[in-house]
Amino acid sequence: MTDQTTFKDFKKKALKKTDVKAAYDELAPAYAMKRKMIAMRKAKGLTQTDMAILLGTKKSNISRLESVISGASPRLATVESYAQALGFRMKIEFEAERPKDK
Amino acid sequence: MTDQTTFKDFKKKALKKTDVKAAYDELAPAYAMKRKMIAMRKAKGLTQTDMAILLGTKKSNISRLESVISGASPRLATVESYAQALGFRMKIEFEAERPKDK
DNA sequence: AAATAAGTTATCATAAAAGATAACTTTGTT
DNA sequence: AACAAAGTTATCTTTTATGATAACTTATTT
Repeated sequence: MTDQTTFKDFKKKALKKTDVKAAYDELAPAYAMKRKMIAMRKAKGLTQTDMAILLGTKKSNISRLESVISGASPRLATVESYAQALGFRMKIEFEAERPKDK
Repeated sequence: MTDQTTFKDFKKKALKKTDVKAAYDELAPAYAMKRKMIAMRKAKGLTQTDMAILLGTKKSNISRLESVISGASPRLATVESYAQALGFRMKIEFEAERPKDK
């Protein structure tokens, strides 16, 4: 049954990829932010468990927070404390949208 | 009773000011963001009622969202749709904290 | 390849934000 | 001064994020 297992895995990963892509296009700003967050954490050599301890929560919650797929929109305070725990300051900018060119 | 009224008003405003100051120091990033949001709205010549209609909500909620004093931390999605309704894109940045100099 | 660590996912409980309505205050206009 | 428009505040309801626990998958290490 090695074939089946392989196919199952393939399908699983394909779907995963599709979801990620959809989220990417739809939720671009949030996606970019989460990528940055993960990058910051890894740059400091910390695991999700480490972060959980720093923030006084559990690793599962960190995973969810960093998750791109989850449609959830975190609170500003949550992102801010995450950043601060890593020695970063959060900054929110607004840039004028380029007029959608046809 | 003109004196009492005056004093009451004075006290009221004094407290208000204190609260604002505290919020300012404590929640600096959120404060800066809200100031920007209000500025963007006014730049487009819109009232809170206008925004409420654009976002499908009520003016009281817009007031609360823009309120500096409210300790509340909005969701990213909320700020994002507010910005988008005004033709802006939200951008989250993280900058390394300067080592607290003593 | 077993064992351990890291990360994910699901579910439930709790806290907090957002929606609605209404009464109020401040600002602006005539 | 009277009126209207804009903004605020309080309260309640509904929705959603967050916390906690546990079972699971994926990656690392020995």
